[in-house]
Amino acid sequence: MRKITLHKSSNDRLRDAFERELNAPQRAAATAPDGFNLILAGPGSGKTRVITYRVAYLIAKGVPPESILLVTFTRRAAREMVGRLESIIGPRVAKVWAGTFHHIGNRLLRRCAEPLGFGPNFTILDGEDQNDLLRLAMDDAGLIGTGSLLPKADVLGHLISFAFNVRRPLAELVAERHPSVTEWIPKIEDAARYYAERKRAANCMDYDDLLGQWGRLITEFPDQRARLGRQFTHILVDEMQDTNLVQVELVESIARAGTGNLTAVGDDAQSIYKFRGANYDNILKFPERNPGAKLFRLEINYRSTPEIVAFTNASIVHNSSGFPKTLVSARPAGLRPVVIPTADAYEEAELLCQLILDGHEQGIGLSRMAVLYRNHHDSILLQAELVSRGIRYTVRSGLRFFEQAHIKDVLAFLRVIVNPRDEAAWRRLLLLLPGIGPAKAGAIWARLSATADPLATLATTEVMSLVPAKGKGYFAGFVSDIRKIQAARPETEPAAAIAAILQGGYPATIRTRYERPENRVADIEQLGVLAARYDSLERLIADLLLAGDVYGVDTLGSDEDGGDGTLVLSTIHQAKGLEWSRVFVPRLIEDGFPSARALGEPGGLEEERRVFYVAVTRAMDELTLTYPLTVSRGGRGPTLVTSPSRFLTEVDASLYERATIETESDLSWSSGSRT
DNA sequence: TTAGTATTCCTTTTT
DNA sequence: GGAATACTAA
Repeated sequence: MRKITLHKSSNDRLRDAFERELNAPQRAAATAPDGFNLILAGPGSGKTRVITYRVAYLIAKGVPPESILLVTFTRRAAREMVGRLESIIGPRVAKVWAGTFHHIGNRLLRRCAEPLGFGPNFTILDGEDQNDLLRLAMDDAGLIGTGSLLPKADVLGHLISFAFNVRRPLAELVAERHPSVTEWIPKIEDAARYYAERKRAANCMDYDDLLGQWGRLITEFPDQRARLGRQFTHILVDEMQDTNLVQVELVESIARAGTGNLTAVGDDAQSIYKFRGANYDNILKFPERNPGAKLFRLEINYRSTPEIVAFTNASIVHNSSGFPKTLVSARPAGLRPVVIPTADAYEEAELLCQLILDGHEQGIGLSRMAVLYRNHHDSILLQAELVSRGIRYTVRSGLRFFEQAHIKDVLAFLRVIVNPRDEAAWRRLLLLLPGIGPAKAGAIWARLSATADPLATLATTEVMSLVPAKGKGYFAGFVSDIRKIQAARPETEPAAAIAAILQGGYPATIRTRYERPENRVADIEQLGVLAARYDSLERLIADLLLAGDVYGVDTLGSDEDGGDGTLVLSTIHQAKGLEWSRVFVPRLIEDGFPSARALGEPGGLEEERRVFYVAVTRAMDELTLTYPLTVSRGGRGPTLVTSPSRFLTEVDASLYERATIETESDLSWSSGSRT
């Protein structure tokens, strides 16, 4: 084996850091010997720290950074991990293969798409594009315009994806979830096949293909499998509890094909992605699947006060499955969690605002507080109240930046340049033109797709003859816009392409089609700023889809004054892995959280309880749980009396404090031990 | 065939 | 209370 001598100083610094920054169990895990390792890391136990230090340790031992594969589950976790890693190993971080499963899949597939039947310039479909193509495929299969009870494209799309991710036949899932359409199953399977064909013809991959085609590379091409095994001598998987069968097979088969070094980190109590096919057994049975695997446990919680840890332990104990564990807080005593009922959802929003302002006055910066809710929808009332009180906040749920209609339009322009066979992008662009509806768009696409160079065909008289008279002027403008975008050398200068789009007819389209057109044009200008950091259009598009952030976070240029930042509103799912000094969890009512829907599914209640566990374990110092005593369904529906969530009532009452609101007009609240 | 209007559906969570 | 869908007029 080759020996690499590190700079003495940097090696010493690292050794110091290991002594100073890690406790004994953390150090043991971070420096575990090669082989299969499973690190069970409770909330706040330094999981990210251990995984990043392990990477640093491997590099210090002489493992080349480009031989390390570090996969995480969500974009946020990936970014967090890379940032932390950079602070330890510096610029070498750029060589480590770090990112989400889909991100890594994309990178790998770019260099070997050909044998799989795709071009290296394939484009990636988001959920909406998938639905568009799938609707066409359903039409191909004769599923449109029949009896009305068939699943819609988005429902079927979800079923196809779920079937893939849990490795079960589509027919079985359809029979199980939509028993009324059993006789249509053969046609539904046809539609799924046509969908796959359309994707291939359009040289497009959806999110699942980024995993599925990667998987084919491993199973169908032994040389590629061996190559990946050689390349990635050390694999680390974060959030193992959220991986599904497909994902775990990817990493485990690469590890087995190569050196057999795989470290998985996770916490079974925080498995909250069952709806996406996450397989609980991936972490529970890791030791069985990989005999000889070493197990490490991190059970000291550095994040939360003993009171908060006691509460969270008392909650998760109601789940019967999972590794038994009891977290121990390493922090001095603090305040017990507080439970506050409010008259209704409006009062709940007012209360949250007041508590947040109180916290602010006590010197807690807004960015050190967060409101975490089960459903994105739960934040709407609160947002209105925050706006009216002038509290600065950031939403981390809902539409992602690239999912907004105008951004998708701009991406469609770029996509047809990169991949002229991208049917979904072409249709989107054509439908923007006045006088062209689905039928004409289909006819034009049929003409374009029949030729070798759709971009050149666009400008022919033959295509123009398909456009109705009143649309011809607009269409000519569109053709010349495409020419100008091409002339801007977009492949290597994406920012120039976006500038060209803004100079063409598209801004006028925005003004006639969308609300708040000026904001949308400003968004596109922002996109141009982002694009200026890229020298490859293909990478820009892939990054937007695979690493882009939620609308309004950091993609949109936020004013960075303020000093103490903004309050965070987030779904619990998006909050995973993060922490705040004060955390508020609203709307803790039965039928809300846990949701009635989840209770109907096997394992649904335990999954919901894990979601609750993730929420409450985000709090460092203070945890506030609220619920409305009444809710009204819809806008003007009847007022219903609620009951508090079982996640509150099942915990021993001595572990939290109850507070009540004193008056309705003058919102002040009292409690036994405060003030 | 398109564009505008009425109506119905459904409301997790993410890549 | 909001978007996708179905219906109707041009």
